[in-house]
Amino acid sequence: MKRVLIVEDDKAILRGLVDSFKAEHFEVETSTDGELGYSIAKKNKCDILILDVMLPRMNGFDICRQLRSDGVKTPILMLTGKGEEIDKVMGLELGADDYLTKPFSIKELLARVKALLRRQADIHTEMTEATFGDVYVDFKKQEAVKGKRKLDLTAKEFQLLKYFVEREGDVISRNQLLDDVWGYQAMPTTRTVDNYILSLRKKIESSSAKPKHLLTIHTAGYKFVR
Amino acid sequence: MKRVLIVEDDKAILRGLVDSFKAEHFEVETSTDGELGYSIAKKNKCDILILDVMLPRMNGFDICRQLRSDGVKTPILMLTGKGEEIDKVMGLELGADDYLTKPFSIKELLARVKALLRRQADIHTEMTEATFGDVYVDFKKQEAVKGKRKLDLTAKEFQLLKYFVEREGDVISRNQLLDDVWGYQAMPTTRTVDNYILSLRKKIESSSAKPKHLLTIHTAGYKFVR
DNA sequence: CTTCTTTTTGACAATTTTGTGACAACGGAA
DNA sequence: TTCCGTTGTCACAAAATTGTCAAAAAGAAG
Repeated sequence: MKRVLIVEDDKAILRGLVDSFKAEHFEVETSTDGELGYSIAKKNKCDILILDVMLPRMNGFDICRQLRSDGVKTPILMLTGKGEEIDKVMGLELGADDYLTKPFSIKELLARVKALLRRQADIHTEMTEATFGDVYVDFKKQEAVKGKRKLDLTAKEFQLLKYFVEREGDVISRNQLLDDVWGYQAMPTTRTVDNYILSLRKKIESSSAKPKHLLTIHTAGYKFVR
Repeated sequence: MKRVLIVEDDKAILRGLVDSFKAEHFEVETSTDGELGYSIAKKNKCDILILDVMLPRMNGFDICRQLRSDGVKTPILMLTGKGEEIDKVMGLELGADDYLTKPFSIKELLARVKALLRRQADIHTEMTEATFGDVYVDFKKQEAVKGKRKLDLTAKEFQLLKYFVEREGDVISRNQLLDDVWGYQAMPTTRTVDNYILSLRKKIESSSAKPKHLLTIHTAGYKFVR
């Protein structure tokens, strides 16, 4: 059973939320106070956190930021009032995963919560090192060795390789790679991806023409196998 | 490829948007007129809809509300002028999924569009694997096995098979397949479908002449059974 | 400001997939 | 059975995608 913590000071809304989550078989924890909510969130592990922005004693933004800097990685969904600046909610500095503007539909909220949980479920354990074939990679130290020879990978090559290794076996499209590895502020051609694949292959594969690890899935993308 | 419909009457902005979306490999449809935009949105399936608020003949708010009451569930992102009331945009009655206030950055817009699409993708849980007879298919990994032999399906074959598996037991016409699997402005003839069926049968059936899973329904189409 | 490295782009060839047409085989109706 | 429209099958052409190289552009380091 999934645990949800709801921090919301409007009692009417809170009651509605609690009922809805219970109906969906969640275990529900609540707080109407910001600071208290924060300490519950920090202490008790819950699977998802619903945070109102306007709260007594400590607002939702601060709770969110604080939790993230405490290393809490629980998915957070923020509830913003109409006037509030939602732009900032999504930003990295804040660390919320989604937001909803009041008034919102409960159905939509539940849908988003489920989406977050699902995403959470296949969150990839951060890979710190990997071995495949005669290659050993340490992503933390940014070092790679093939056989007895040191490999000289660039930062982006490490990122890309890590992304693949963390998703071993899955087909990844070029566009997904551009979105996730390059990020949406850069928009290189999908051709760029091919070139990185090529150069990675030249380094980690014994024969770049007959790759054993970084495979091409024609018209779909690439996939990594150990 | 994702399809976006942009309804915006400012030609300069429109051009910028079109270029940016094309650069991101979207298929772009446009309208500068509200009423026309509405009917395009209603008729043509697109994956995401960008709506300006101020439009000739029918404003963005009304388009949005009307589409929702028509049962259209496409994600909608509204572009509001600075003075306009953003409160109303988000509300349930209206049914928009996100908004951006002019002037906005194209990058931000693209980022939000991608977020909406991703959220959308999360909502319909897609079938990720399937078993029938002695065949096992993993759509995410694009791998298929029959008995102990690996099957080598092309991307389109996977798509087609997935479409059938998700509609197990339903009779599907060739035209429906062309629309849904091949895409919106399906060029190919209905003959193409038969050929794909053939090649799928050769791969997944023990005897392509006596199919057990991909059945022909004469004059109607095909249907998949487990 | 140079020099070196990394990143991105563009061109072209190599490869794979996709679409088409011909013809045979088949199903159903008269 | 005979006929006509539908489907199965094959081989080939057209179209798209990917591999590869080299050079331009952008960044870092000195």
